[in-house]
Amino acid sequence: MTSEKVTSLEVAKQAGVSQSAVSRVFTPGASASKKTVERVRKAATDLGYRPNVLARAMVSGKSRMIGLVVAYLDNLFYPDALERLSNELKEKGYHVLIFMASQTSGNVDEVLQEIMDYQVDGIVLASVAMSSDLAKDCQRAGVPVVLFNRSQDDDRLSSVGSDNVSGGRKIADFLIAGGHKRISHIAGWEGASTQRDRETGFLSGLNSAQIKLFSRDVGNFEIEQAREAARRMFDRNDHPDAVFVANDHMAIGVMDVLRIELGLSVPNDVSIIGYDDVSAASWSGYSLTTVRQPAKQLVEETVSILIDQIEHKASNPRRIAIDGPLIVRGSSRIPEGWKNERF
Amino acid sequence: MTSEKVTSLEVAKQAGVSQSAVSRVFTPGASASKKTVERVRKAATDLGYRPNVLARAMVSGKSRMIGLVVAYLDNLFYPDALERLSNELKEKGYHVLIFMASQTSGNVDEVLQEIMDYQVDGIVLASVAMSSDLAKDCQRAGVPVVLFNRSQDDDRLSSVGSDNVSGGRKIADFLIAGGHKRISHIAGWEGASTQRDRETGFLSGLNSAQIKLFSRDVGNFEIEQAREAARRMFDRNDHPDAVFVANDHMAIGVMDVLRIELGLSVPNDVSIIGYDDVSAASWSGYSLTTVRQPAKQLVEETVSILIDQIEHKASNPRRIAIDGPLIVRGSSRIPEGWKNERF
DNA sequence: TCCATTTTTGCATACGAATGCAAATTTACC
DNA sequence: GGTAAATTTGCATTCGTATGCAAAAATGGA
Repeated sequence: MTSEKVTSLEVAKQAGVSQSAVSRVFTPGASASKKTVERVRKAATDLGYRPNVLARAMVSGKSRMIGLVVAYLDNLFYPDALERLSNELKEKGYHVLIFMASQTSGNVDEVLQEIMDYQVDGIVLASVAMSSDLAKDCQRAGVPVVLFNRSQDDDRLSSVGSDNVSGGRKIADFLIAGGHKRISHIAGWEGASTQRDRETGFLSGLNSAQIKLFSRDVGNFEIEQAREAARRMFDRNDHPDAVFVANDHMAIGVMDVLRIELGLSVPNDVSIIGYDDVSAASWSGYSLTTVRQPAKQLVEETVSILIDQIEHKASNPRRIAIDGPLIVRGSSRIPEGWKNERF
Repeated sequence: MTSEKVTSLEVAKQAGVSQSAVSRVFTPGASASKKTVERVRKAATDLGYRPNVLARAMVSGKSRMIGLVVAYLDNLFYPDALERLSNELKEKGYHVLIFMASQTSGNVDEVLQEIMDYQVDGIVLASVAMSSDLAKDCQRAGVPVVLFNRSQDDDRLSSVGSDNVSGGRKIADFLIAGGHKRISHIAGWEGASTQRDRETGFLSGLNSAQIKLFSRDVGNFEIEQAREAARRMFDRNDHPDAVFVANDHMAIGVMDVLRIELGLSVPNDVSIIGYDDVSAASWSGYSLTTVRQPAKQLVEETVSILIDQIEHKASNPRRIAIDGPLIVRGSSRIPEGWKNERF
């Protein structure tokens, strides 16, 4: 019935008021008399009017969009986080403009530029790094940035993640308590702060018990590479009796190789521990012991920081590391006298 | 160095030309002399100017954003599709504004309204349905809509999916050829066209061989519900010797229950077949026989339809069903004399 | 009832870039 | 060199909404 696009001006005419009046009715906190509100509301619903977010953004300078850059969507941790993030932001009246970044860190800057072209009010970088030049650009443009599950040395940037050092240490302590003697590690991508921190904590745990890392290989957070790493690691007589794999995604691939290709029993021959607690980790086929990344809290903190900076002009960056519990399941030998307390 | 936001006017001043000239330099196909292009380009990079997509959208009426509504991000098929969609669209100069819809179909319309507020140039509904009233609204607003992996009776809407009827039939034929006698089905959400079509094809295949469905239960595309359905289905002496589970996500849960809780062997005691070919299906822990949904092609078609309608004003809806191959793996008994041809 | 406050309203302008139109310039050709 | 045609350029306006400002209306108090 109505024409292509209904504007506030048409509503104004229909309601017999000025365009400003219409605008005020749809702007929370603006002043309008009951009479005006009623008439405008009626005209608006009659015509099917809805404010144009883009036009609104032009004048107000707020687009109510948050840019999200994400790299590894095949690791279920990220879709899960994305879903929570989207929902959490929706509640606050924001929406997510999503951008993929390939693993090659080179193009993140390019993507960032594209994001800024959309005048987003804030940016979440999930598991990717950015150049510090660009960090400056964002700063200058007044666009808050939060690094999600990745920290960076640049301390002008906010970041939210779990306490990976502590998590890594819990894993070491747990494996040691379980009496493991030949403890190995399959790393993720070595450029990632999560990798560095998890390994740092893990090694410090081993160190405290005077245990040396038995062997080490790299899987780059890719399942296929992790499988190959596992094959290399176990292609000898004295293989490890425990492996900490840097995330669940890889750990699952590793378990498959050990059980099916090599005929080993997990956890009788070897204990496997992952990191993240993605949903597949709790599938009974894997029952993977892991450190949980508290996705809900991580997302809540991320949103809280963004909103603070956008709406309250808070400017000091915040860096948050939330402790995650060790979730003990069947993929690892359990220490004697172990109670399912949080480690 | 430069001020908060650089506008085309500032670039114009710096380059000693008019604002229109700057605009034309950044508009492909507009006319500008070499001299102007050079000077403007230089001034632009010096100042760090980038066109404001939102302002551009206002006057041109094209936001270069595509709205995506998606419901089940825990089923890896969707993150995978999302990643492809985002990349494919980026190449064409579009970006994805993402919206989550809960399973309750009620709020899809609401979400759709929000999407339209952002003046998106097109909409992809992944695995969710919309009211036909709203379909009309989109039509009227000139916003093309594509249903992804879900069709709907309303034939004004374009849709892209795999040929679920044919897929279901392939599964039936394969199970029958394998000599299975007690063939069952665990359904997804019964409101979904994918569910209906897969089951229709499956039943027609059984029917052709004069075989009756042995038993049937519902898992609503949720892994936990599927696990319960499996427990119910196998809690009797004469259990099925083959189960077609309506998607891989559920099938994996079902396999876990059968093997671990019930101690059955897959495929010796029972064959399991899923649908989608998500990455987990090829993990050696599951090695799930399934029908592949050709995600790459599905996404390409989706983008192609959208672009056609946006840029070439093509208006007749297209409905596409792409045939997907049966991927035979270890979760199902293989018919004698079977060669790995496509079924 | 009258004046002082407070609230509501409309006018005009701004946001940043694209584009029709006409003027200015360049190019092409005789 | 001169004219016609083609190209480039700037001016002014447009997109849809928000907002400062001043005028108008409503409210309150005595």
